[in-house]
Amino acid sequence: MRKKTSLKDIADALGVSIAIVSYVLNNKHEGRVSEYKANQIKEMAKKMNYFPNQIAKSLRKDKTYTLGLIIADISNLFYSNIARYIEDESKRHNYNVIFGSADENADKFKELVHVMLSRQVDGIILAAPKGTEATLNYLREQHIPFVLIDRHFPEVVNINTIGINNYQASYSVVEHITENGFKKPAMVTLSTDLYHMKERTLGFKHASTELLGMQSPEVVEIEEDILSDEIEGQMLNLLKNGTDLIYFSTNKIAMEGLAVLVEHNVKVPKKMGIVCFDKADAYKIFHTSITYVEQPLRQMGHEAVEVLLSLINGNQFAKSIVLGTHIVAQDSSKLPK
Amino acid sequence: MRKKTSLKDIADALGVSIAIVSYVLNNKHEGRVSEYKANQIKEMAKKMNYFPNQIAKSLRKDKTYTLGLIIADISNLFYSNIARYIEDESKRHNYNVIFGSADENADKFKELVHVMLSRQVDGIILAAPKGTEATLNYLREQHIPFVLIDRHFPEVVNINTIGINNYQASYSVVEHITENGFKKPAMVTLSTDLYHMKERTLGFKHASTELLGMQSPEVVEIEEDILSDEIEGQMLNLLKNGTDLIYFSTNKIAMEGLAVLVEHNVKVPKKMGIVCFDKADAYKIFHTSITYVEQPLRQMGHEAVEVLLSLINGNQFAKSIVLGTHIVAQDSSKLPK
DNA sequence: TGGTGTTGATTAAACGATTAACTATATTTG
DNA sequence: CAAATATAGTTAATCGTTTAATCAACACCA
Repeated sequence: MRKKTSLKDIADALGVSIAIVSYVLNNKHEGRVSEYKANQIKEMAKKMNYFPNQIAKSLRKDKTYTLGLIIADISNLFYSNIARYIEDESKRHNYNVIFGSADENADKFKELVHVMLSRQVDGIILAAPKGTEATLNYLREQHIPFVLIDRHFPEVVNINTIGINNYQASYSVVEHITENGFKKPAMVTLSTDLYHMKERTLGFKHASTELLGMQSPEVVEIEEDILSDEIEGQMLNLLKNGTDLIYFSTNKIAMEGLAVLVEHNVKVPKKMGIVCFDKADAYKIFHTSITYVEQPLRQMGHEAVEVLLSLINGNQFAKSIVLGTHIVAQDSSKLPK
Repeated sequence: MRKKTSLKDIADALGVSIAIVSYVLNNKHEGRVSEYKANQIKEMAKKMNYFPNQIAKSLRKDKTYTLGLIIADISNLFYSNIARYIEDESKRHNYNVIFGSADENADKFKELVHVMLSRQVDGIILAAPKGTEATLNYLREQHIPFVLIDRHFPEVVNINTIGINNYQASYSVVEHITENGFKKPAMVTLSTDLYHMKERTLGFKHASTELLGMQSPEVVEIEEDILSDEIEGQMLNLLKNGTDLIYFSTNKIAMEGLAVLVEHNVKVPKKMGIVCFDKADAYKIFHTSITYVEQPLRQMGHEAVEVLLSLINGNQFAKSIVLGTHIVAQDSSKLPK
């Protein structure tokens, strides 16, 4: 790689000191440098194709204008979308993003955090896998600005979070399907300790009891790593036991579940109603339009960046933002009269 | 943010010079530092929670161990997947990736290139939108190591590229569908000047003429930004004019097209056969399993990183790698006998 | 005794940019 | 006319690391 032009190169070419070159190129030369010299310098900079070395700048200013983003799983549509919004929003504030996917692995997560820290990111946005409480506490003790998205860790106190009201979201789903005449819904979800997922499940359970009088609401929990093996059997069970609507708790699980319905030629919503968590472009190639819970992704990305920047700029107060969701009602939860 | 531990802090705490701390922590202390001191230093480093400032390191070594990745459009599944493989592969070599999406916009692309350069990335992997030849030439003139993926620019000479044989891929599609008894295929694609897409179309045209004797092979080109408005009308045309199979040239266009088929309740493959370019998880919720052209994504990511690292390490010779694709044959291109 | 090696350290320059503090003229002002 | 004030610049320290060069103390040997 050819050596890049530095301030020194420009200064030497013009026979001036490095300092005024810096002043001029940063537009801090009012009353310091003559217009004539200033123009000379600007022209020479252009001619020599100068652009500043951010690395040197960062070292000097102790600020990299870079945010770290660690997401739990990049292959998950929800995260890749939110990543995009975070990147956009950061760019609006002249920050760059370096990102990594922890693949739901606490060790990988910890390693990524250290990579980001050694790169001196100004702050970190993270969706943390389970088992990462210690790392989060570490970040907090070190006073590293960070904000959690999507997932919430009640054990780690006094931190900044952006999330949705998972309990309420599920509760609303049951309200919606109740209004549409379904009597025996089941929820298919992942077996996990993550707080936000437990809330999602709890909302469903309580609502099923309170609104539909179900003594033991039907919740099927599947281990994530055996999802595609397990789900078919579980779905067939539900088809047999009189369940009239399935509520899939994530995008990924929805895709697998819908695939089973297609394979077994189950008519939606006649034979089985469907509600999914999260929007997906792909729903439109399913034979029935799909009712789903929509999260305010753009807003989440926006808030995450806002909160993080306020921390970076010295704000001391922890902030938790809980956003609402809404149900996009389509045919898959409309019982034919 | 609390001030981080530096080499100086450790040196001061132990009353030694910065230099030996550096030597010890980089394991370059054979024959320079006593074992006793070395251990002291290591322990103190751990105790003080030291980890190196990569920014300072980069400045000194003129090497950031960071690669830039600019993709044409992150919302495209193809690119987000390949981004993932590139990130994995880079990490294996202890490189980090900073990435950006140019959203098919040449100006944004140029800006991203400059962001990456000012961050002193060691090299760049890019999928370039059209109209970026000047920027690519600039990179070449500046001897910045870079490699192009997916897209190829014949006008820009002597550069490194990783791609697939698009002509051949489409030709094989026609072979496949011919063997399966289809007589009148149509290709639905984007109207674009991008070389690789034109090749993709050309392969289809030539094969249609040579294998099926079509005088004017049916190719429907749609402007990208009006895709979802246009496609329905175009598809209805094809349904009327005797077309028996549609070949969608990209993932995105396939999704839109399949949605139209669902909406109009068109049976696949009985009423219309389907072949898509690129794999998608979502195909499995379509009512018929979908035949698609699979690109070797992982290998592309792997090769891109390999080639880029060899350039970074001083290799001077341009290298173009053309990989093969293969057809995953499913029901959507199987004419019922 | 003086030269040579070995061991275990230190010193200081360098990477590229920023910026407070200083200097040297020129111009204004009371 | 001396003092104050602009104007137009330079110097040098600094950020955290790396690393070549140097140095001091001591052992060994002829």
